[in-house]
Amino acid sequence: MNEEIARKQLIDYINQKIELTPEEQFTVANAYHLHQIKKKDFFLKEDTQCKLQGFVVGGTFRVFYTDKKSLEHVLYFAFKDWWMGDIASFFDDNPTKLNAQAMEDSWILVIGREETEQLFTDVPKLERLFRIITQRTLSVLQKRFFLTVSANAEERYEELIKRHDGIEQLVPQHQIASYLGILPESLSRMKKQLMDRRMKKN
Amino acid sequence: MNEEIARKQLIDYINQKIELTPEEQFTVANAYHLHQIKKKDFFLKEDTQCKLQGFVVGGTFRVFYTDKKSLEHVLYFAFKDWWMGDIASFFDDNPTKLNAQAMEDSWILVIGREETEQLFTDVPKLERLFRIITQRTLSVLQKRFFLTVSANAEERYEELIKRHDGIEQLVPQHQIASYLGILPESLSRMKKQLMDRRMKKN
DNA sequence: AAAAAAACTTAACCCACATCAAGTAAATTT
DNA sequence: AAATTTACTTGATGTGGGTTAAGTTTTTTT
Repeated sequence: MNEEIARKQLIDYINQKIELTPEEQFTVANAYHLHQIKKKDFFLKEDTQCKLQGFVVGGTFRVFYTDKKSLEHVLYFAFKDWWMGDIASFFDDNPTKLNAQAMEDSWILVIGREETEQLFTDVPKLERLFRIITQRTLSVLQKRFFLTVSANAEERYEELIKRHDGIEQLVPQHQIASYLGILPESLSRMKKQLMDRRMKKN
Repeated sequence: MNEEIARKQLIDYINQKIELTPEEQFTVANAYHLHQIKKKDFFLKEDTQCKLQGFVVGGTFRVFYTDKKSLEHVLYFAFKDWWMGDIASFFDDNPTKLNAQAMEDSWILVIGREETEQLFTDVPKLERLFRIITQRTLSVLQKRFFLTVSANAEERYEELIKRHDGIEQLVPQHQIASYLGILPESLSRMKKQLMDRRMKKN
């Protein structure tokens, strides 16, 4: 992976959504810089001031909070062509509360807060793109929130599998439990019950 | 309340955030139309196709989902100068799953989906405003989600009171319970326990 | 290849909140 | 002002998933 190829991937992604002139493409591409994040290293670390946004070029991240009992709660997993960042710390000037940790050696295109604002000034069309991306993200989170308050862990699990088939091959089970909002022990127990029920039926 | 005054209120709100020329102000103002929503009537109703966005000029709404057991789950309350709308149905072309019901006689400025898109074309500066509003909304929802998965009902209650002092005078208790993700019986019991603990201390 | 660490499983017990039921109080309708 | 509906309270009982603990299996490190 090199920066040129990574930037091309970003531009391809953006071109699917809006049209940019060659000059605009150039401006956008050069605003981002490629970083490699080794497995288990962090792109975002809670209590730090790094106000970065990242576009995942390759690899996998888990984005999570840590609660006061030191339990981790996965907000989402980020794969190729996903955006990651801490929107909250873009407003409050506080250190971030989010963590984003690489689950395998990964590459991301990174941009800082000031550069982002400069970029929006230079290429106003991006405002529209990021408005739409943010609205879609909000819509997805609203659904996830609703599921969390209205369905039990088993229903949330089946919804996750349905919506993201193959995730169990990509992500360890205890992190799926964390995404579902339950403990690894509970997910293990639940899967056994599901298996037992399927055995009885057949 | 009349449309002229309502539109002025919207423009005042927007002027706090971005600068518009008089012509732009005119274009924006005229894109919105004033509706009165009587107490208990709906601005959004699940399973309908109405793709509207509203700016609350006066009054109060509760925005909620209904789960498969017919329990209602409040996503947020909307007061003066708040935006309401179903972002999800702007993407999926499905009928909305959200409800927005007036809790007292209320007034909102309403705009439809097509008109919104036209407005963004006519006044591109609005893209930026709505990007920022949506990012802030997303940030707030992320915090709410984290609180829901990491704190118990009592902690969520105290957080709500702290963040929105006086809400108990504005919103009936069973709807606060619904916002907190518990049943009215549980909130009633919890408040009693809190009182009892305070009595013992003094 | 051995040692250590991380991931997963299973089981007994526990608790925050749900469920069910039956009341009282307050607000709305007639 | 009486009747009805809606909001709130209280108690007994149930349960999904947490807690604790002790295993086994798999992966990573040395």
